[in-house]
Amino acid sequence: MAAAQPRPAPRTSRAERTRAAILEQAERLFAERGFEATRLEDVAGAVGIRRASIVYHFKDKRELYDAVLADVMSGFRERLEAALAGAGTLLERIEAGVGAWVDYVGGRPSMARLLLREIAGATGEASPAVLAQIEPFIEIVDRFRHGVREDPLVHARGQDAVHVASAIVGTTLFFIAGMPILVPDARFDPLAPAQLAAHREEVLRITRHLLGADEAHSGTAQGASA
Amino acid sequence: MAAAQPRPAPRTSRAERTRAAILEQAERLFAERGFEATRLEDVAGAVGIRRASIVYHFKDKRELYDAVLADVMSGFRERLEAALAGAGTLLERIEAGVGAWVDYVGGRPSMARLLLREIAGATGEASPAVLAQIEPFIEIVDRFRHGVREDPLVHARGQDAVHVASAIVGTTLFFIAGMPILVPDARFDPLAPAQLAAHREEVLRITRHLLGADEAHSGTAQGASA
DNA sequence: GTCTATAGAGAGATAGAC
DNA sequence: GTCTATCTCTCTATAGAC
Repeated sequence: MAAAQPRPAPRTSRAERTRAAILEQAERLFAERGFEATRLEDVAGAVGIRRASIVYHFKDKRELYDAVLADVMSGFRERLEAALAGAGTLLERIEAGVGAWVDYVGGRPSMARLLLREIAGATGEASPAVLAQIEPFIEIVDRFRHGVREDPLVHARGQDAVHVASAIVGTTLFFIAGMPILVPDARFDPLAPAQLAAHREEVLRITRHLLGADEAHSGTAQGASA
Repeated sequence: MAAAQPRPAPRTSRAERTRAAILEQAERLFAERGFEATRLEDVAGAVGIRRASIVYHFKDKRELYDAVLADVMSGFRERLEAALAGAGTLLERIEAGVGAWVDYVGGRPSMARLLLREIAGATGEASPAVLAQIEPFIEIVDRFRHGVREDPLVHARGQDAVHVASAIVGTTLFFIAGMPILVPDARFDPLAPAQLAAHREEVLRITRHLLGADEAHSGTAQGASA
């Protein structure tokens, strides 16, 4: 009898589980320390295996890093596409996309740190692997850039879509990763649901403002009361 | 005769000039590549000296990095304090401070990259050296946080000063360092005077909006025409 | 699949000549 | 002050046993 067996019919093989665990710990460590400062030794230790075992699943350190980045970015891309493809006016879909962005980063703060590092290092041309991760998002921005110009609900003041995206992305990245620096004395946690909700509202407000859609049109327009 | 001498009476000694050159190149390389990935060999090469000579001026790699950070941060702190201490209403002084921020980072983009990396690595407690660089700015934010609440020109909606600061800092950091990623096909240069000016206006607009001082009060209130 | 053991390269730090 | 030469340590990657 296959009695006292925790996982009677595991959907995932042992290798798949190990691989996932490596990805998880590598994501955390690459995010916190950066590519160069992260030791494969530490990743292995966090997983509970030996360093050499990592190499069985990922050819080398760079391939592991690229896999981490691809995992994080593709996860977000799915959510973003879903949000943007939903029903509603252009403005409402953009707002849904912004919400998806804030929620995703809030639930996976490693992404914020990984992106911050990629941005900091983005001098000259990026590596092909990194570029491949960014391209889909450039395409998305481009797609909306045209729609915005002709939408009656928004009347952007010469604001380019990339400028708006820049404000949205930058504000959230700094909020998630940087706030603890600005409020060090505190037990301030930007990842707490209440804080995240407040931040999402703030980013949505900025978005509407920059798109020239300040009042009305904003789905569940909350009153500006304290 | 002390003829054909390029520098008749150099204000700075040779050591001082070498030290300054090391700082300059180290700032650039630390910003572009990060602390771990930067080789003292490369810094020395960029300066035109040998690696061992760096050690004469700076005890070790970490001390060099701390000196770079202190140099960048103290430079900005001076400008910021000057702007905030100027004449005018609270709102005008805050706007002057925001302008000083954008101008400083625009003229010294290394600061953006260094800050992005520090933020990304800001898990848990920062090193004493780094913390010492940040404290003055926390103090400045705190100072204004109270003033804002009571100022008749601004009526912030429960917006905390740190949230506003977060949006300002994040937006500019991403604009300076990250835009070239989002607009890769182009010869887009965020450091060009026209781009910087547009960005400054955008950040000021966000600032006023978040402070609840949208219309009027805004010094040279430009019309919202395309 | 995961391990032990080792090879090999690279970089920071130090000693001492000039 | 700046150099050459060297020491030492750490980390990646590989080979091969289990």
